[in-house]
Amino acid sequence: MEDASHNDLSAEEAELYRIRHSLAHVLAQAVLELRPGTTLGFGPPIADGFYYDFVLSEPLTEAELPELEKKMKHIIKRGQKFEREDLPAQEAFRLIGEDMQEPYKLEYARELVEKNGLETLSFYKNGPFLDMCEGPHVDSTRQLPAGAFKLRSIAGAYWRGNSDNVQMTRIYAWAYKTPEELQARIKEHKLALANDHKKLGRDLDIFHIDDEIGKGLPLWLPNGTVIRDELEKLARELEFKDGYERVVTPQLAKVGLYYRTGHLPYYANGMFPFLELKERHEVEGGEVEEVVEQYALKPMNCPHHHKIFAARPRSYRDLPLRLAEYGNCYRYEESGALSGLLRVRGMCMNDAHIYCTEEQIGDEFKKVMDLHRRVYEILGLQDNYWMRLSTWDPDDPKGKDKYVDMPEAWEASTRHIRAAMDEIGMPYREVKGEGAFYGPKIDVQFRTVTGREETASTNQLDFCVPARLGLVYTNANDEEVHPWVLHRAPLGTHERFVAFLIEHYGGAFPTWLAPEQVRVMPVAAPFAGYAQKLVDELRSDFVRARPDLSADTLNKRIRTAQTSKIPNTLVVGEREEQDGSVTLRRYGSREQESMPFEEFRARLRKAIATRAMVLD
RNA sequence: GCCCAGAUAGCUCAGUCGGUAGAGCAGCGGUUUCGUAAACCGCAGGUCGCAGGUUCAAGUCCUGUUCUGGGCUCCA
Repeated sequence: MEDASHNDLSAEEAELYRIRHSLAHVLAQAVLELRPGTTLGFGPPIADGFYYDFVLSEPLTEAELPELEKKMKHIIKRGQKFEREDLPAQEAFRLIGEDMQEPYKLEYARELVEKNGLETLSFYKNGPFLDMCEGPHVDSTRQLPAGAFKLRSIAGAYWRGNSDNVQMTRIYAWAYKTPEELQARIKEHKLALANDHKKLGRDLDIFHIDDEIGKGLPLWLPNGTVIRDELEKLARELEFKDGYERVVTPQLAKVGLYYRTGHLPYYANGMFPFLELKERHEVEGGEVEEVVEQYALKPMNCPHHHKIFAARPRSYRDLPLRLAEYGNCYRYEESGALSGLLRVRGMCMNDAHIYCTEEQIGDEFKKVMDLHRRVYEILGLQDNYWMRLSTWDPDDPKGKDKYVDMPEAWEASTRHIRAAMDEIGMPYREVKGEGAFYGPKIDVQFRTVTGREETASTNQLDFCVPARLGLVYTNANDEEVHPWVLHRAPLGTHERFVAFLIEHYGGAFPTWLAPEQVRVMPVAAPFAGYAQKLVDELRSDFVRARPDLSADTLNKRIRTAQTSKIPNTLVVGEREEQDGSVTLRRYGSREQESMPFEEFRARLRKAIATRAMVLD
C-alpha cells in the first residue's frame, strides 16, 4: 500500500485525504470503545482508503467489523468537531506518555522532536478522542460520508514495519466520497478476483500446488508447460539475435562458492538448508560422523555463470560475453510470504549475465532495456507497470549489512543507469533502498489483481562480485581487469511472469501463447471425420488443435470452449465439409466468419509466427 | 517467521441446538443431438485437512498440527 503524502495533492485529492484521515480517527475511537485499554500505532490514508494499527487489549475478529462500522456511523452522526491544539514538545510528551498512555505515539513524538527538530506537536480532538496528528481533518464528523466507507480486513503489521518490533493489529478500510464510488470499488474488487491467477490457474489447468510435494513448489500442468515453452522460445529467439549464448548449469553448488561471491552469510536465510555429505570415522571408543561436503540448492544462477566466465582466459576481444540460461533456482521464502505462482520457493529464471568493460556498460544496458521493451510490446503489456531505478540508501542504518560499502562505485553505476535510461527515453522513478547488495538496478513493477506490487523483470548492474570471484579479462594494454556484469531477466521467472500474464489476459491468452490454439467442433456426429481431418492438418503445422467430439449439444460445446478461453473455435457441418471451409468463432466474440480452410490456416500461421495479439 | 481468518466430493458451496453427510457443476453410463454460451435420465463420488481430547454421541466443542487466504517483514 502506498501512503498518500498530503503535500502535493489537488484540492479534490486533499478533500479525500481529509475524509480518510478523519475516518481513521473515528475508527480508532470506535475501537477504543469496543476494546478499552487498546494502544494506538499509525493510522494513515492510503490509496483506496485508510488503515489504523492497534495493540489491542483483547483480540478482534473480522466478524466484529460490522459492529465497529456501526459504532463509527454513530460517531459520525454525533457531529463531533475536530479541534486542533499545538503543544510545546515537553508538554506534549507528558500528555501522550502520562495522560494518554500511548507508548508508541510517544516514541514517534520524541523522534519528531529530536530527529526532525519540531518544536511543537499538534493534536486533534473530536468528542472524547484525542490523537497526536499532523492533520488536516474535516471540521466535523458529520462531514464524513457514512455510506462511503467499509472496513475491509484485519491484518498483522509490525510497528514501524520492523519485524523486531511488536506486532500490531491493522484494520484496513476502503473509503471514498460517495457510496457510488465505494460500490464501484467493491465491484472492481470482485471482478479482479475473477482474474486472480490462483483461480484461473486452477480453472484452466495451468498449475497445481500439492502439500506432499511442498509449499511454494508448483507443479506445471500440460497447459502451463505450453505457456512456459512458448515464453522460452521467445526468449531464445530474441536473445539469439542480441548475441547471447546459451549455457546449462547444475542446480547445486558447494557452499563455499556462495561465501566467495558474498551471497553468504547475508543471504543465508533466503536459501534452503544445505545438503550435507557425511563420513563415519573410527576413533578410539567408537565412531564419529563428520560433514565432508556441503551443497546448496542454488538461489541464483550468477555464481555458476561466473564460473563459466572464469573457466577460460578472457580477452577484451571476447567482450561483451552474454551467457543465458533459463535456470531453476530455489529460495527459502518465509512460509507466510508464499502465494500461488507469485511467490514460490522453486522458480525458473529467464537469466543471463553480460560481462563487459566499463565503456560497454551504457550500450549493453540500453540493449537489455530495448530487449525488454520488445518483449513487453509482443506481450501487449502497455501501461500496467512502471520502472523503478532501485538504488542503495546510504542513510539506511542497516546499510552496512545490506550493500557493499563502495560509495564511489554506487554513484558511478547509478549514473551509468540514469544516462542509459535517459538516452533510450524510458521513464523511471528512483527509489532508495531497493538495490541489490552488489549494485543498482532497474526493476519493472506491476500490480496484481489484488493490488499487491511485485517485480516482474529486472536489469541489474554489478560492480562488485566479479572482483570478489577474481574474474578478469586481459585488456588492450595487456593488463588484467575485472569485468562489469549485468544480471538481467526481462521475462523474470516463469512462475511470477506467467502469474502476471494470466491476470493480465484474464486467462485468455493470444493464440501463439494459448495452450490450446484451435478447437474444432462438428455440428453433429456425421461431421466428426471432417473435424478430425482439420485437426490433423493443423497439427501437422504444429498447431495445438483438438477436436470436440463429445456428445454434448453444440451449444454446450461452444460454451465449454468459451469458458476454457480457447482463442479460436472452428464449427464445421455440412456446408463446410462440402466446400472445404471452416466457420471461425473467436474467443469473446459472438460473430462468426466463414472462409476456406486454407485461408484460415494461412492466417493462423501468420498470427502465430508474428505472435500477434489477434488473428487478422 | 509473525498477526488474523479459514479448510466439508475434482470445483463452488449448504449442513440449525452435538444425534452419524447434501446440492449444483465437472466425471462415468445410457438416451438424445444438423448450426454458435448449459438436452434428458441414471450412476458413482467423502476417514468432513491430519492427530489427539471432551461426550452415550463430534463436520459441529477443546488442544495440537499441516496447508491455504489476507496482511507485516522479505523478495524474481
